[in-house]
Amino acid sequence: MGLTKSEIFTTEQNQISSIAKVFGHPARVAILQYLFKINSCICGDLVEEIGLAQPTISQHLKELKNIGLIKGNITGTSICYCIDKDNWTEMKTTLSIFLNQDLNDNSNCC
Amino acid sequence: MGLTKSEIFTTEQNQISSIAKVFGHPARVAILQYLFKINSCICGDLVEEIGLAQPTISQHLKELKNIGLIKGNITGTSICYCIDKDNWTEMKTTLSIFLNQDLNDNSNCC
DNA sequence: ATCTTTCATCGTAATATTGCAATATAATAA
DNA sequence: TTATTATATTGCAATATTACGATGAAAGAT
Repeated sequence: MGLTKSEIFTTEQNQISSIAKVFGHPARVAILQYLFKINSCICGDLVEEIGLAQPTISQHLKELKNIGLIKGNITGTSICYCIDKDNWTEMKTTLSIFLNQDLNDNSNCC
Repeated sequence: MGLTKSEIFTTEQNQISSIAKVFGHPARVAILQYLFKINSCICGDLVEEIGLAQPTISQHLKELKNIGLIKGNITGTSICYCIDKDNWTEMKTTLSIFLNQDLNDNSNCC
């Protein structure tokens, strides 16, 4: 069906998977890494840096912006993108709780 | 096209996005959370706990197993699943490096 | 040997994602 | 006003994902 049954999951589970989904494409990982390295850049820089067509990069930027991980600032004809610090930190906290769950001794099983 | 151009990205970028992709569905997040809580369980437990059909759960378990985050052990007619500790730790390291990149001061932009 | 239980696999329908060409929009430059 | 530049949006084709019914396989129970 291709349609996730979100309603049967907790808010936390949906939140975690939504964030992870955005990280689930190498282009978006590359964009974020570049933004960390370069601090801020415009769409055209990413098109050159990454090597995907402009509409494709624009689409990935939109998804990153939708979930709040980056923000854009209009400066003339171009748009300056950068990491949204506060939201990045918040996202890290959410993921950390999930990733750092305590693991009981499961040597009796696998 | 629906086809990711993996070849234009670094191994690290593809690795990070592959892991994140697996976390990108609430059912798989729920399965992992349950395994952390319960230590180990069989497929049928997850079908009841989560409320998706058995083939669907089985499919999600397969993806988690493929990337190495869980492992299964045949015990009679059922299969005991649990977190793969070593791989979970390794995965956490990979994600941590990405999530904890240093953020320069970007107050000049956004 | 036959039934039951448990899980995987197959096949398929519905929806989502990825990527890009073409086009639209919006600000600046000439 | 008419380019030019930079990005967003639209439309579409190809592929991927999600979900489940039907079926298969394998171990244990009767």
